Amino acid sequence: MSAPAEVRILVVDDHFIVRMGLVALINTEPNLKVVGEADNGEQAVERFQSLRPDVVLMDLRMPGTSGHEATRHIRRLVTNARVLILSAFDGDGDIHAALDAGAHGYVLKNATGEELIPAIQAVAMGKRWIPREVATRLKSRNSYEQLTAREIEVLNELARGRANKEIADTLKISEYTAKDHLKSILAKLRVADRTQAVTAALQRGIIQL
Amino acid sequence: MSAPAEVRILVVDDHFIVRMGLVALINTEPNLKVVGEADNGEQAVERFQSLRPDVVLMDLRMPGTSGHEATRHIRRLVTNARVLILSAFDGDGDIHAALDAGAHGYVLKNATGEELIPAIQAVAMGKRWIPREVATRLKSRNSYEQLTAREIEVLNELARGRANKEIADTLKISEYTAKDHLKSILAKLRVADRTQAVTAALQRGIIQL
DNA sequence: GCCATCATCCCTCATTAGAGGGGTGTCACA
DNA sequence: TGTGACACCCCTCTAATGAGGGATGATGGC
Repeated sequence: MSAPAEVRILVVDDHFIVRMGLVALINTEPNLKVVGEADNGEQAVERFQSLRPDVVLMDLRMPGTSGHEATRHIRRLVTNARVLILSAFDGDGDIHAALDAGAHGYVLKNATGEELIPAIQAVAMGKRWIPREVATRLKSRNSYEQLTAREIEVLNELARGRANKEIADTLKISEYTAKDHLKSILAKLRVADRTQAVTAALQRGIIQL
Repeated sequence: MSAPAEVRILVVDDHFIVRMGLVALINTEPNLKVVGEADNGEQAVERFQSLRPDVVLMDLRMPGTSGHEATRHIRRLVTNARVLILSAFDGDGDIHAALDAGAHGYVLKNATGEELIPAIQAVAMGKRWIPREVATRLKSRNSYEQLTAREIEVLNELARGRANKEIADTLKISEYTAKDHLKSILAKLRVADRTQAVTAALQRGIIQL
């Protein structure tokens, strides 16, 4: 795979200011060009279909359809679509979910131009791009066990401050089972109680408020 | 107070991309000019002293010295210094703390250029600028009682997953007192348990993770 | 001087949470 | 045809939690 003479880029972020910054930065590079913008996940998918950019620069956390979902959707539409995630968060849940969704790279929002431009160029050529600090996160994550879908459901109820009995009711299971899921959550996240479970899960990007 | 022929602006944000966007946006206005940038609170205070800008565009949540502290510091240096807060968060704790620190305005980061430019112009003229959505937050906040300094200390311990006994030890008070503070926190935030207290406090910007 | 607020301490008591065990059925995969 | 992972259910027991009281000293405004 070689670099196209001109790399056409779709910028996706819910913040106008961030899009403005990305456009300004990208347009300083002769072979990079922003061909479109989107401020949410659905719009990103639409614009991708009509514009067919070479690279999508995608924010993760957005109101409505998240960057994860949009990335997954785009990759389903075009198998070799190239998505570079640009996220403010270095929680390993976010990172892993993004790579799972089929992103080619993950760059933190505090990146400078010197870090971001090479990332775009690399992804445009079909390469993967994971900065060292992000890769470290990925490794550290492996030392934590993966939560099951059911456990994440329980975790979300925990974050809403639900008691075990209430969780049992909403999930239509017995309180015993709810407590069982909680037990494995505590064990997997290596924390002592439900409050720590919630803050740990927030920090790792497993759940959002 | 009238608008200076040229408004000199100091841009403070820990994200390079955001600063880039702000500079790009501001430089489209003939009478606005970015004269300096800072990526943290201490640097903001330094640059303010050496550059003496007409307006400081300040991010709130930054590693190290926060925007609140930097704003307070700058206002102590120059009584009529003009600070416009630019924050991604609409938690009422953040908003109130910013205005307490002496900020002239508060604009959300999802603001477009049409919203941000008038805000800068207004603050440059010494006016206050609070968008309607932010003002609504402020009002709704008044329906919640103010937490005391000690309660916020306890809240921070809660967020770290500390048990009542541990909180009592670190704050060097009896467990009874720790429980008392917890009781008033629950009452003031109108929640039922410690986990809800933590998530509510996070959402309202009273504490950060 | 008085009243309000805050921080502190104390006690009781019902409920919840968390740790420890036991077990069943299902489904995939080797 | 095991074997492992998962979701589910059940029981016990201790410690933690939260609600309800009562109480003191310091501080600061009015």
